[in-house]
Amino acid sequence: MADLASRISKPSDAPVDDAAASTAAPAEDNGNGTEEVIEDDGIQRGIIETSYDVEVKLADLQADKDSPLYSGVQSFEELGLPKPINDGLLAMNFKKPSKIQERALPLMISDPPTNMIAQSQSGTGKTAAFVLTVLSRVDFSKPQQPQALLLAPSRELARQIQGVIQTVGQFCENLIVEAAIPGAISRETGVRSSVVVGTPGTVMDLIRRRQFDVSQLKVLVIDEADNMLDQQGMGDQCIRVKGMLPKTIQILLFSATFPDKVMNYARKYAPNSNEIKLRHQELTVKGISQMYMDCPDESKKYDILCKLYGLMTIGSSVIFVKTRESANEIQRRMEADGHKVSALHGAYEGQNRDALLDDFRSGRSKVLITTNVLARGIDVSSVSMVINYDIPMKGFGDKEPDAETYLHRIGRTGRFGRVGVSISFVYDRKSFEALSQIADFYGIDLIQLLPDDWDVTEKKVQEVIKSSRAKPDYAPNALGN
DNA sequence: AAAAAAC
Repeated sequence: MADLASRISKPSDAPVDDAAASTAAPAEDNGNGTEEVIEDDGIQRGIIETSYDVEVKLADLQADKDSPLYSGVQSFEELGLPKPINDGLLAMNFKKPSKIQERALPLMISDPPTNMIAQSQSGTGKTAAFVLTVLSRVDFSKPQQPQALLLAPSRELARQIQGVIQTVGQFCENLIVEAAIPGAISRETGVRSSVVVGTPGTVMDLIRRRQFDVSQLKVLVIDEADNMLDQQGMGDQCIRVKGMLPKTIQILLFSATFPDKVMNYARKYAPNSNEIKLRHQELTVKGISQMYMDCPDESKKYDILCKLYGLMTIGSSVIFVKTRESANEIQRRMEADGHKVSALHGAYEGQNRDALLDDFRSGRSKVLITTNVLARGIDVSSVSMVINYDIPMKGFGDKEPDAETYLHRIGRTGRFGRVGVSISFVYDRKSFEALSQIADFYGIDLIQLLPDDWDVTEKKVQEVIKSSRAKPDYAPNALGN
């Protein structure tokens, strides 16, 4: 493997770009472009960019000021990745790195490996960023020796990431990627691949049974890291898994959301990390028109949902509900009323879940009713509408609105520069206030829809969706859908 | 009182 660090630190590979230099100048510049800060974890970092939307903190301030470690890169070529990986990017029509890729990739692929905590909006290319890093760390001459482990919070997301790695790595000879999810890895042989992407329980099970040799792992990626580390159960599993891995492993944490409380866990889990993060106000994706439907009472929600069916099927749509039971119930009623809908949640068997999502990806099914299992990460570019049939709430008792889950749910549309609509159903004071708190948290206004003004509703929704011509100017959908 | 995640 070529020495990536020496490549990216060559000034000749890093042409100084005036535009990049000007955005890199922080508002509170101390004169040399950096600002000394001490975080509550006691680690000194330098803020190298505090433009309005992105903040980068380096764990190590020793890097050359002209290095792309500071300024980011403007092209994939500057990263000096091996040819098969660049060929994979070309074949997928990845022309220009997205914002998060520009800034995070040089920091992640440089040597010595440094941990990373990265936050970027949904649909802005986080997956490709960590997939490229993973591929850059793998020695393809040892195809059955596990070298990279990626963890995700659901079976569906693990499979999706596996697909992206296989697609980006299609020209990497002898690349084998396995999904460590229930039912996927043979009990006889155990893990026989260089890259493993899975869910925490199965991964831990395989390690305990000694069917997964973790001794040569070089990089650990945790996608949806705030969810993974925060969740009772999954947080414990992630900590235990890390405890069984080599101590020098590079740890990369990714998510669109990192609540302050979880950020402290994250810094302990991935010590001395470089950090890239966005401000609250910059988290929401501009292309998503966020609306809410003012339902007169709870029982009318179902009728209004059915009226929306015609708008849902202009593209594809995801309907989020709170429980598996209500997903089943709404599916049953809608089918009885002549609508074609499918439902996916954790009560279904694994193979069934795979088939349901494959049908949705391919457009064979266009309306999917689901729980929070699909709230995060799932990338289906045809999704033009997301409906929050139930407003997401945190914990038991529905006491607190779940702003993070809201953001992840609506992020199933409007991916990679496309546009989309989200419609959240409110029907009483409590649901209205929950949604208002979420809107306040992100500093946004929601567009009101009234069930009686149906012409207006149709017009507002169609206006957005009809302009939804897929015209991303960077990092198109990695699965090609 | 929920969802998810292992056998």
